[in-house]
Amino acid sequence: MSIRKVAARAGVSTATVSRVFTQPQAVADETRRRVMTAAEELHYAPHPAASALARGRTCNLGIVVPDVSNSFSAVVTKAVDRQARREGYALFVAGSDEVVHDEEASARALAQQVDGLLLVSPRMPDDALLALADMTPIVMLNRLLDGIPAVLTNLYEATGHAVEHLHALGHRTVVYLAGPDGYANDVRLRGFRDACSRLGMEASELGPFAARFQAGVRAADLVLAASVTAVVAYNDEIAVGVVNRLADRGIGVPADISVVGFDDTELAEMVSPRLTTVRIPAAMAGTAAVELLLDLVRSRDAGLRSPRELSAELVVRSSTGPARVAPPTGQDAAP
Amino acid sequence: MSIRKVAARAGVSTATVSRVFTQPQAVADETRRRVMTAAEELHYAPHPAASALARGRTCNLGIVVPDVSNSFSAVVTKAVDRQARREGYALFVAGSDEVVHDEEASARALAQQVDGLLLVSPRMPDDALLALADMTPIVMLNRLLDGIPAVLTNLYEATGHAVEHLHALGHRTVVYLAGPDGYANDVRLRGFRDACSRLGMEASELGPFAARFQAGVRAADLVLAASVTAVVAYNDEIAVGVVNRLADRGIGVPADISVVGFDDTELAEMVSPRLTTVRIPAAMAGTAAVELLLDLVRSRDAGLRSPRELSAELVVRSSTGPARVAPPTGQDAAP
DNA sequence: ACTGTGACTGTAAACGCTTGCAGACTGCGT
DNA sequence: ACGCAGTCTGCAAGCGTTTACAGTCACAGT
Repeated sequence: MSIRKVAARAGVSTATVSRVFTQPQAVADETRRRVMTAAEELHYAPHPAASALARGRTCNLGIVVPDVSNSFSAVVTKAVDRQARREGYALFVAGSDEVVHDEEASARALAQQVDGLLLVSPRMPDDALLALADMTPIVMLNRLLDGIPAVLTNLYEATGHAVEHLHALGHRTVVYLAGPDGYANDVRLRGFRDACSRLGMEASELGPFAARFQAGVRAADLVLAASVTAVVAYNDEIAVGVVNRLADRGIGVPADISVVGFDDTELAEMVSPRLTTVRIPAAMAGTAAVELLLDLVRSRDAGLRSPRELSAELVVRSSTGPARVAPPTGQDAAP
Repeated sequence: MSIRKVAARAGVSTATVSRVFTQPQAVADETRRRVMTAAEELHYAPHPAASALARGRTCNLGIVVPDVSNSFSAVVTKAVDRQARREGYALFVAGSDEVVHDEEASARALAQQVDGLLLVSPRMPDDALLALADMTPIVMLNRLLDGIPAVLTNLYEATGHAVEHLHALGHRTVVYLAGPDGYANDVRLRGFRDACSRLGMEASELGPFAARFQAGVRAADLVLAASVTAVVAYNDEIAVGVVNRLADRGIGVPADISVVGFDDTELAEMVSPRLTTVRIPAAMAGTAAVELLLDLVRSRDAGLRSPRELSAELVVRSSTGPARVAPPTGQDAAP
């Protein structure tokens, strides 16, 4: 099963066999055919590790995400996987479980055996990122750092639209439920604050919460205590958690409180009321990231470009509606 | 950054450096320390491809799943990732998007650069699986084939429990919404049929449907046309799709129709009514699969064991309730 | 006839690490 | 004093490819 056997059987040198697999046009038709049949008869396939060693590239890409089972990460990963395979690369995946130390360790480990690395919402410190970037080409999703290419989603405007939407519905008090610290949260928060102050809305903030359903459930009671008529949640999962808990406490959405999420995951369409949410083109981001990364891999210059920005948009569904006259409180809740 | 530089700086041979990293106890303390400091000063880390080539093992595992972004796959993948990393392996992930050809191609591609491969609900033909098993150790999830180790979930009983549950609630006509063909669907179907005939229930079947929300939405109308009072869906996503569409048509769940799902994904708790579903221990399955696989990797004998079976259980929530006297039909639907 | 050109092919030196084997040394028992 | 076992270490031959370089050959141009 080694190249030598094939060479022997085809009556050529190993170099020729190698060329048949790496630059077929450089070898005479007749020879190529002989080699191919020999290879097939022996079920030969080039050994990736040997090839990687000799060429200095692995034809592998890596992605590290905060949480493999999170819907947003999963969609990104899926798109990345597709695009990577399409380009002839296999994909390593590592989840950090939101733990900075694991994230860095995973990234470093992968860095050695990939041609490029994709970091989704990395939480590690700047210098760790720069150190990584020295080892292998990297591109980031949802993080901004000078000198490292990234694809970002421009949430600022869409977040503003969400707030405007609430304002237009008569809401005047609104709370933002923060997610894990990081770029993604910052940009939402900035958009939220600016829009609120521009519109003269009373804005408050709670959190940070883990980007999960249960955290949203917990958040709901804090929301009620905060006397607001509207909630902007870090992501759909938190938003759905809030809605669920509010329903359990007899608070109607959107009758009593309006709720907005982020991401527009599949979930948003599945729950009732269907979730008003800011759509983030996750799949597109994944695809774009791979393209950017491969540009980098193939020639080290692409990093100079400014980060690629994708735009988000508010998707209005049924979890937002006209504000009640007075904000509901725990007292409204059914027993 | 190669082993030679480190060896030179530490004043030892490359063999010693290598040993420091692979069998530290075989090298004298003093020497080991010298090597370690030299390595650190040079930021040295062993080159994985070179090591893989020399040792014949990569310390990589691979998993191929039908759909990376599917919640069930994602949970399995997450568990596998955790466990693999814990054991010192990195993980390749490939999604087949449910197309057999891609599945096989991905699997073959990965097979060459991993020490072992995990196939989740593989759809490729038996002989393709056996061919793969010849290339590298593999273990399957949700598929049974003589000679290939697998971890399965014993859904037969739990499916029976689901049907019994419906029967006890007074349901006499029930439809099963089939998922994609394969082991997973077969075992549900078998459990469903047997339980229905045992209990004397009128059983029908629809499908197959893709294992997705939208397919469930589509299925709902077929369900209504089928005049049943209860539905057992292939998975939670389909179930939720059904519930949603029924709600849109003014049919209450569980007031008019009861719905049971499979998997107990996070989704089941997030929707309303909360979904009655058969819990499949996805994370546990992933972990178990990795352990089985690593047994295989470390000594080729573990394959002889019979498949490891995990047990599933019915989780009763709010999407099932007492049967109406007569099954609802499209006529009941609100305009 | 001779040279230059192009198209193929082969030779052999990497790529960076692992490991069987053997040598060097130490300390011990006799 | 000698041999033996045990502990470390180094030598060097791989592991399976790739690729720079050089060689061969056919053919066209002069």
